[in-house]
Amino acid sequence: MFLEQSGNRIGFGEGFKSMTINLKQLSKLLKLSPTTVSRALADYPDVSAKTRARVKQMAIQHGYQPNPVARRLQKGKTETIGIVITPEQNYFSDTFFIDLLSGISNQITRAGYELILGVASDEEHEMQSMRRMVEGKRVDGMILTLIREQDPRVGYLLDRDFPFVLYGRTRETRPYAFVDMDGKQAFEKACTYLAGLGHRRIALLNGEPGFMFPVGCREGYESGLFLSGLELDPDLIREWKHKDPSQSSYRWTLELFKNDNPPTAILFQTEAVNGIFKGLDELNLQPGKDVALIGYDDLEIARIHRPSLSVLRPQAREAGQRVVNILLEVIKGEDPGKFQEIHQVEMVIRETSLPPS
Amino acid sequence: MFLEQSGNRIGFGEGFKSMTINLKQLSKLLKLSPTTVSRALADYPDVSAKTRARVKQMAIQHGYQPNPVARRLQKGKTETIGIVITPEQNYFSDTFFIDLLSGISNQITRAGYELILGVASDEEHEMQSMRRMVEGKRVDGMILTLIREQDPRVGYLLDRDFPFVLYGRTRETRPYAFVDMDGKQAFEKACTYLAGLGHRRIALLNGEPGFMFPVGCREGYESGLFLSGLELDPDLIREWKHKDPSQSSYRWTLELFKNDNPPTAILFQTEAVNGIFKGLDELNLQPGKDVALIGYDDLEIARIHRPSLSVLRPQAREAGQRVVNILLEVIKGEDPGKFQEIHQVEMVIRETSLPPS
DNA sequence: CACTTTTCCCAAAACGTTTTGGAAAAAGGA
DNA sequence: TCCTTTTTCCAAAACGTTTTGGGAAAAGTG
Repeated sequence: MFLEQSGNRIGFGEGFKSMTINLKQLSKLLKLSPTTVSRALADYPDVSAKTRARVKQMAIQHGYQPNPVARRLQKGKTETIGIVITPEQNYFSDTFFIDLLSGISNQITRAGYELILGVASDEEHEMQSMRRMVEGKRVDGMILTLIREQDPRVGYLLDRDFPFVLYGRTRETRPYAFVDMDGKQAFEKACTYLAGLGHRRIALLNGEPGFMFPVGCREGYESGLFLSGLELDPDLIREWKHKDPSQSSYRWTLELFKNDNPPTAILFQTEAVNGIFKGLDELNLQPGKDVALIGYDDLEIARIHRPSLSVLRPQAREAGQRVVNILLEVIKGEDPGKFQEIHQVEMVIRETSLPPS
Repeated sequence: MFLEQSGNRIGFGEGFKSMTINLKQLSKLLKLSPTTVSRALADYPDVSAKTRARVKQMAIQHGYQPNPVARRLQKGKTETIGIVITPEQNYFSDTFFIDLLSGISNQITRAGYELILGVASDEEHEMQSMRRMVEGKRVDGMILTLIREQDPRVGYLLDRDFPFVLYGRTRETRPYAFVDMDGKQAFEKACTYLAGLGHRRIALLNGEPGFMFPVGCREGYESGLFLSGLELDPDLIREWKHKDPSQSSYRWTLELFKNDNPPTAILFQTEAVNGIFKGLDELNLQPGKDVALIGYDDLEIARIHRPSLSVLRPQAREAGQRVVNILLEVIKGEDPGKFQEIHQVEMVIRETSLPPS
């Protein structure tokens, strides 16, 4: 079936032949004005139930879908939100990040929005990619991850009142919206748990300084020690690098056990577990038996390793969904300061959290 | 500096206050028509060098950037390309995929295009997400990864003449554009290399059947055996599952060595290496010493493990860039059949590819 | 019946670009 | 000088929606 239509330019004889119908064509078919058809589909009350039904039926029959580009122009919204990832900082190989992204994508699609992705190689390109999205009017809002203690992105967006939500937190006095995992509470919980088992020398292999997450981890660790009546020993704290988690954590593990009074337990981010296993292996220490281990993030390796790894498990997918829902509210004009969520993290006890031998 | 402008609706007193200038305002500032300004910026020859310079200078000064939504509507192009990933199939945790994505994103940005990302939980949602992009006129072209032997996405896109490029190949007689790694040649190379070292029992721990990549791996493996004058022993071939690479490859490793005449070398995808290490450890076999190993993909674990893992290294970033460049050509109307690239894969010899002991 | 209210529909404008099809001015040619 | 060509600019249309501001017809109301 073919529709003759004046204003309908047929393609150049190459490329994608659009077989889709547009509003004008649909309205002609229905012998109605484009206005009425548009309003019928949008469920405005000023179109009778009968014609509304007729319009919808015909729309479905012809597979009509409003052209999103035209809609965006008219509405003055891009119906798009942006995110920039920086693989160099390793973030990405974490399955937790995939869960986060999955939750984000899910909610975005449900809202009829689009997710555009930037991949940046470093901090500078990260900013550059974000600016392109914001200043190029390509998105209505931004999602930020892997937040630093001093994060220029947050200041940038606050300065121009551009909607955004952080997955994480930063040091910034102005109010902003965020969804964060309670790393502090998680590490406190893990630390007191280990202390409760009788561990007296608990080490922390923390993430890279400069980022916000390790700050909470350390606070929780210190608070856990305090609550358990244990002394803080700076010798038991080490920090690995994002650029190569395994290598650096391997080195720090060896160093940790050079101590006269070595730890009997280690808290860390699961991302660094390969280096720890390697180090312990080299020292002839059995994970779980000679040294108790609790990691943050329930990666695949934690489940399949023997002994299986006790972990702190953040609900990344749920967090991703919240981030999007909040961002949509902020885009609507809600006060970002109202949306500051800290999500609890559960602890999963497996085989590497035994009492000291 | 403030511009009074009739058609310029100031926001509702909430949300993002756009401080950006548009074409009409800019042209008024220059005392020129919007036409001329637009054409000056686009380097049309029918605007004098002098005014062109004046326009460009003013545009930079005011940070003018054409509204992409308006441009898309007029041009009839979305300037956007789509990709759908399916984390369930594990694909994602591979750093190689990040490299691919990085190359893709890079070229897309350079072309002034946008990358929109879909995250699907399974095959059905994958198709659904793609259809939303295509039928909703949200993208000009699609990039497909993780290709199956019979891949409904390819038929779908070919049927409606929609531009797309595969990273990989499928069984399809109609011509289509793809960039693929030469898995066959890679595995053949690795296999003959091991045979050259004196290995006579070489096993293949292959990817999941149904996908196209393992087909080439197996072909290369068989061809490598043949060229080396070795018999094919079906007992030395196993297939692991995408859903949990470690667990399944661990099982198959154990099974492989139940054989009366066990292998002295294993070819596999590096993704599965944790399971293999675990299996070998349990069997008291030392990787590299008792069993030679060559993996496909140069993941971090391959470099940091001791002994370090010999690998086949695909250039994912370069491939991603090619995929985009080709897709842009196809979108322009070039014949997709012209773009069928098979990229060579280099072999990196490290410590796990010694002669049999 | 005359008047008001409600129901239902639509023409026109707007969103911000790019493209089309000239037209005026300047330059060149005889 | 007069005609032709080139240079330089622009008004109007178009892309496909949604929103604005009515207006005609139908339904109540007294």
